[in-house]
Amino acid sequence: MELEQLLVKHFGYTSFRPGQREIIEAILEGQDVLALLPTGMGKSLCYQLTGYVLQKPVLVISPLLALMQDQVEELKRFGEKRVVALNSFLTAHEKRYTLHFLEQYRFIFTSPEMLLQQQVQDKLAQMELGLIVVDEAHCISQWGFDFRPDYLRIGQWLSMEKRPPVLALSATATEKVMHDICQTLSLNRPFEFIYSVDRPNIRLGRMMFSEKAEKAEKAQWALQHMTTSTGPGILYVASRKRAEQYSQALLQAGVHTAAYHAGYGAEDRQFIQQQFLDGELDWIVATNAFGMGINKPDIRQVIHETMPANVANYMQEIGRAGRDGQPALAILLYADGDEELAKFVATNDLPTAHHVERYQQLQQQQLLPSQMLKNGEIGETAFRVLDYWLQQESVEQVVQRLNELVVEKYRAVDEMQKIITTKACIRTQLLHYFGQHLKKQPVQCCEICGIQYEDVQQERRKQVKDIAMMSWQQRLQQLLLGT
DNA sequence: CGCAGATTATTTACATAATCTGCGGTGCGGTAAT
Repeated sequence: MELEQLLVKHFGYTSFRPGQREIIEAILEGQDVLALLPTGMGKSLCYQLTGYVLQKPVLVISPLLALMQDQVEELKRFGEKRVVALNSFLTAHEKRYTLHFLEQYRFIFTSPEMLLQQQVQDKLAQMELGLIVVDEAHCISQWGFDFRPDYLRIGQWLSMEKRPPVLALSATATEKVMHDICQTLSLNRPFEFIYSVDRPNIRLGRMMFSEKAEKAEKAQWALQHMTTSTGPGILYVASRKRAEQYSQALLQAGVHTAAYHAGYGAEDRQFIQQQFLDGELDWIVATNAFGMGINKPDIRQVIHETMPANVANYMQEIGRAGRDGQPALAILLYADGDEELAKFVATNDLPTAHHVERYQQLQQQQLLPSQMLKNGEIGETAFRVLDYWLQQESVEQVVQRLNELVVEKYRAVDEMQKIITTKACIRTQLLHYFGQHLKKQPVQCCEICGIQYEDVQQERRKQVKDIAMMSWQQRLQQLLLGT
């Protein structure tokens, strides 16, 4: 059957979107593929349709449980029954059952951590997969080195002698991220489909604040702006506490708001996310926990209260605005010295040379290094990362690698800072960072080229504003200035 | 690193300044404790 016929039969679409056909054909020819497509451009279809042609199971490695559940539901809506999420939502019994009949599923979603369990590996070794998909593949680079090392172990697993094609999917990737993906997954001369990362309908705004006045002025500006402009929007903040403070202040001003961060349980997060998707919230105030897998077309604004840790994150985060193609606005609030906090947060949880030494010392005494965890000498994440690297490399190499990671994180922050503080066109610089060129400059481009904010100014809040103004300013002072 | 709030020191207070302490992002899986 022709691809078009399958497309209609299984998904009810009559034509492909840009890239889909090329990507699917490359996979069917047995090629590895690296595909960078903006969210909402039908990334999932690239492996979904392929699954029907191949008649062999498709394994999809996904970074978030919630994302897997969404994908499974989506396929079920299209009438597919042979689809499963192999993850910790399953009870022990369900997991055993699923594993036993794993080859009978057409689409298998799982996490890197689950994939690498021995029982799963054993089962997969007996199976013949048709395709391995790494969804949100930038996670390899973003998380693999210092947060979820199993993302790097996927690569080792993939270096098995006989493997099906690998499809790495992401929305945006810098050249470094692309390099990390290809390197880690040892993609074999992959077919690359790279869609422009430029989003011409998103204006790139930036507000500068002096260091001294930062706290007060920035918060005042942000709250003033959010209470008088159109949502729906996301305010990205650097800490959970600040997310709470801003959402409180906004609620005081009568704005429909919720905070979102990893401090909430899965249920709360799901609920808040759904409210936002349903249009019940004007603003969501979030840490970088929020966003992956969110495909809300009408987000009008994304504001950064402090700079993201790197350009890739910035691009991912602002890219959540204006998916519908209508004008949208991204504003980054910068104050001198913000980069210090970004650097600290980015490197704070890394294991140190001292940890390496201690680990080694315990090993030499025939003791379990994991007692560092129990003693509270090291965090869980740092321990896992340390454990991973010491399995790979010598002590000297690990110490050096950890130093390099810090340097790399600092450099990433510096690059972000440079792009938003220099006097050159922000859009041009961003695209250049992604190895691309600006083909046509939008009329409303960036802060440097000159943009207008007027269209987001909101009428209907005006009555609310006068009444609420005093109370939110007082509230703000309480919360942020402690006076 | 930098900030805020708590604690301590001092020229023993209806007080102030110095110092200390805690806090600051992202998720998986499976186990222990409730």
